[in-house]
Amino acid sequence: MNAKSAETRARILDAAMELFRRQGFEETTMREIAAEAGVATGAAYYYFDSKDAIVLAFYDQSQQDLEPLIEQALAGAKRLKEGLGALLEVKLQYFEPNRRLLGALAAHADPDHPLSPFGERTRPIRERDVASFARVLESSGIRVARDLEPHLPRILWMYQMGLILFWIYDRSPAQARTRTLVAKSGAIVERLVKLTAFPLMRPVRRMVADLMDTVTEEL
Amino acid sequence: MNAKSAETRARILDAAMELFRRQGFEETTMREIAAEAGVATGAAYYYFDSKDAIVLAFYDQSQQDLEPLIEQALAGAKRLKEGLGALLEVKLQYFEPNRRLLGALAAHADPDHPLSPFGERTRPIRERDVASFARVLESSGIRVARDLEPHLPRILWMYQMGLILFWIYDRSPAQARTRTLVAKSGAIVERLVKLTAFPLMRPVRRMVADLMDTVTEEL
DNA sequence: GGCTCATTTTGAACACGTTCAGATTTTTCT
DNA sequence: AGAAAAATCTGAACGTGTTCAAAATGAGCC
Repeated sequence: MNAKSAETRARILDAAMELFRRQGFEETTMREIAAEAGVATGAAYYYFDSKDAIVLAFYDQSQQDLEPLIEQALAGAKRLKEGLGALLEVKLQYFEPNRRLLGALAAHADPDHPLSPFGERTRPIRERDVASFARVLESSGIRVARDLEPHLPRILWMYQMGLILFWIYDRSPAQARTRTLVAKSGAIVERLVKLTAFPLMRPVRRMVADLMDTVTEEL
Repeated sequence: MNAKSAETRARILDAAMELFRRQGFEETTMREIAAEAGVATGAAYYYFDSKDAIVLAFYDQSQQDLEPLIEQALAGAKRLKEGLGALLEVKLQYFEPNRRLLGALAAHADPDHPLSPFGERTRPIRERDVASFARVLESSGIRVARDLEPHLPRILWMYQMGLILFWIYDRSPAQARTRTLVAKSGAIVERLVKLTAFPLMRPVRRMVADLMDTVTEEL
């Protein structure tokens, strides 16, 4: 029965997320998850390849949930720094209850690891995300030089990943430091992007474009 | 006996490093390490808090080994990009045989984790490292604006950490892509550092300085 | 040497993520 | 409906990092 199977899977995922929230990822046991979902330990492995894979399932789900929210955040022309801030704020608010859990994802910098934000497994998510930065850039009305244009969205995406990583481990109350960082760095980024239009910056632009080719090569 | 104890510790560390090199960190068992060192499993835990801690011990050791090599690399006034390249190259060559092992360190972005490059435990190493970038900067002869001066070495250190992370997971033959990246990004960094001296950049400089205060706050 | 105490070493035991041979349930086919 | 096949589920077992009570060894002292 297809529906019942899906329901069991959902029950395991829900149980896991509930426990992760309550007591953290490391502190939660696969046996606990299965028990909470009312199945045997092995059943959890029938639906998920690993404990990590549960987090990945949550991450997949989040991208679907976020799509309309991001759409809304992008609506209307805004200054670049506001567009970037809005995009990030949507994500931070969505992930707020599971902030620490994201650490389980962030821990895998190895592109070969299925959970890596830079890996093959997460490419579709990543590419859609990069595209949203292109739209922010577009609606900002800033004229971007031709040579930089293909690369800038991905640079902004990397910038955003850095901020999210900072946020995950931000121990200040209500992650106030991250909020400060978002505001301040947003202003800098906007300023720098505008500065790239100056003729003086042409060599830098070319160097950066060249650099990005190396970084993204077969990535 | 103090000397015998130190010898046992060294034997365990050596056995571990040998096995890590041969078959990788994850694939090596604490039981194997102990057996290779000729002790019982528990003995390894008498000398090291955890499997990770063995990597940390290697990392501590490496900083001692690297000091004279870095000293040498810094000798003589060079262009900034050459100084940066020399500094990085020394480290890459030293860590070459254990490149993948560093992934075990890089995996911990959480500053609370003892193995994190951003944590309290590794602060002394980090600060000494940041200082070496101040020296590279100095010997480059580039005049750095007052407001940026206290922050630039740390920014360069972060830049270097990014490169090392890229290198750890660089799957191109002989890590050729990293070498390309080092050369190209070095040129950009030098160019950007020089550009910061322009009066037009004063607002950006102030923003960056302000930003770095937020980032390094109680860190 | 014998006694005391700290240091070092042992190896069994624990909890964990994961696997797997088999039991049970559901679906498909006639 | 009944048999065969596929999907789902079970729980014991495996190998792992780690802990710990107890044994062995060493140091200091008389």
